[in-house]
Amino acid sequence: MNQTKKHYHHGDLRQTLLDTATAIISEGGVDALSMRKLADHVGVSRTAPYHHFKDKNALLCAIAEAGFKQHFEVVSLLPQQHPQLDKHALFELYVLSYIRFADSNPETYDLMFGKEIWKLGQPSEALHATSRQCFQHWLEWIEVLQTEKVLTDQHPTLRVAQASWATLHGLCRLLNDGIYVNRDDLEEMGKTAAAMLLKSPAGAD
Amino acid sequence: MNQTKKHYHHGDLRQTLLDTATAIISEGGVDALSMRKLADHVGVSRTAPYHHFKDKNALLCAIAEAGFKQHFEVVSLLPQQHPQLDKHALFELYVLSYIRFADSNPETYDLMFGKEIWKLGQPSEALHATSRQCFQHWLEWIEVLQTEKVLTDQHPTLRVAQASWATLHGLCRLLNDGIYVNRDDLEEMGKTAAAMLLKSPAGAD
DNA sequence: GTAATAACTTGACACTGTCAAGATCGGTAG
DNA sequence: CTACCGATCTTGACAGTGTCAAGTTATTAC
Repeated sequence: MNQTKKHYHHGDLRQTLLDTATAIISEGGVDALSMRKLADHVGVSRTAPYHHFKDKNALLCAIAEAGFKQHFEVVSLLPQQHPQLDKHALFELYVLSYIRFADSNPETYDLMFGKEIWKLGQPSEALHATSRQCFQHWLEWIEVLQTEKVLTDQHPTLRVAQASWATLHGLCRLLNDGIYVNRDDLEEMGKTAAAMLLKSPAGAD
Repeated sequence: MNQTKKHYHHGDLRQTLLDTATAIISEGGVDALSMRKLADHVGVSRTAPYHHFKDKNALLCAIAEAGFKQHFEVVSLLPQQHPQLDKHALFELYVLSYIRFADSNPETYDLMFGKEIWKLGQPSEALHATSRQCFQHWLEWIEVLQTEKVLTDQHPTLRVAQASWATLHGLCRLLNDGIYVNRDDLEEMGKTAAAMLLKSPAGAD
């Protein structure tokens, strides 16, 4: 009765809730997560979680935030991990990494960019900050690609960043939401998208 | 007591349900629609709707289907309505029309392309057919643009269609889901996206 | 007119999120 | 060591959800 047993005080409930909730969501989607089942699964009463998260929205925000951090870690390391690639190839890799993340963590992705939080619920301050940081990173990188003439510089950096991100996001959603079903085509779709966004190399016509 | 009164048989319940449900959704989103409130609003008992729609999913499918038809009507008429435009401009118009539709009917758009139906529920046969027709139309048009050298022909038509559609869809979702909030930038974002997807006109570099 | 059937209602069940009030424990002040 | 306090957890309750089963009523077919 030393650990994970029936103490009145769980001791580490907050983190346990986060972990279990993430697991449930990864397995069955956001809709598979109910506060009650979560509590049940962890072995506490229905309302115990409310002492660690204001409400369900707060829990979801915390999970989404972790997702952003994980995602940021992956993409922000790409350039220094592949110094041999030229900018075109690096952009493609970026695109593919993004898509792969969404594909391997579909439910987390849903939470990170879903209306559940951003429209219906309200994103926590922390979530706002973390996601902003991700977009900021993307924005800076787009700017670099513009000065290197790999992306168009005929339009403002912000617009190019929004439009290109929208492409990635759109691909992910179409697959994630079950509209496109052929996940096998994923890579090829990503490559096509990357190629279309990039300025055609001089003389490609 | 001849019309819209308290007959035991409503007489036109199916259509009334569709209309009312569409109205409720347009106003407060899919989540604002509950079978019980809908029935209440129409003035019938909780389970009356179930005699006209197998379940909530079936109702949503019917609404989504109507959305596809409405959307198809708009975009399929564009070419003949604007014969003076060149292909570049027409593509941009197409993009803008798509975005405007999603912007003016955000909740319907949600339903048409949301996981509510496609992933969690199951799309009706009719919905499948209608949406397929829409994509088919898009596909054929992309093919034309490829042969006219306005879009890249370095990649298969299907891939180009998927990638370009994903861009539109991504933009719509980012705005629709509350991730981008500046709806004023909508048109400009659409134009930037269109420009990036199109092959740069010869000599633009 | 009677029988079949379509349309509708009431009752019930198992869920959901979350509030209010009470129980129990761990740590600290005296 | 004791008394208390606040953090933590529990039980009870409420209003809401989708939908099934069984009963009621009106319309239609013969």
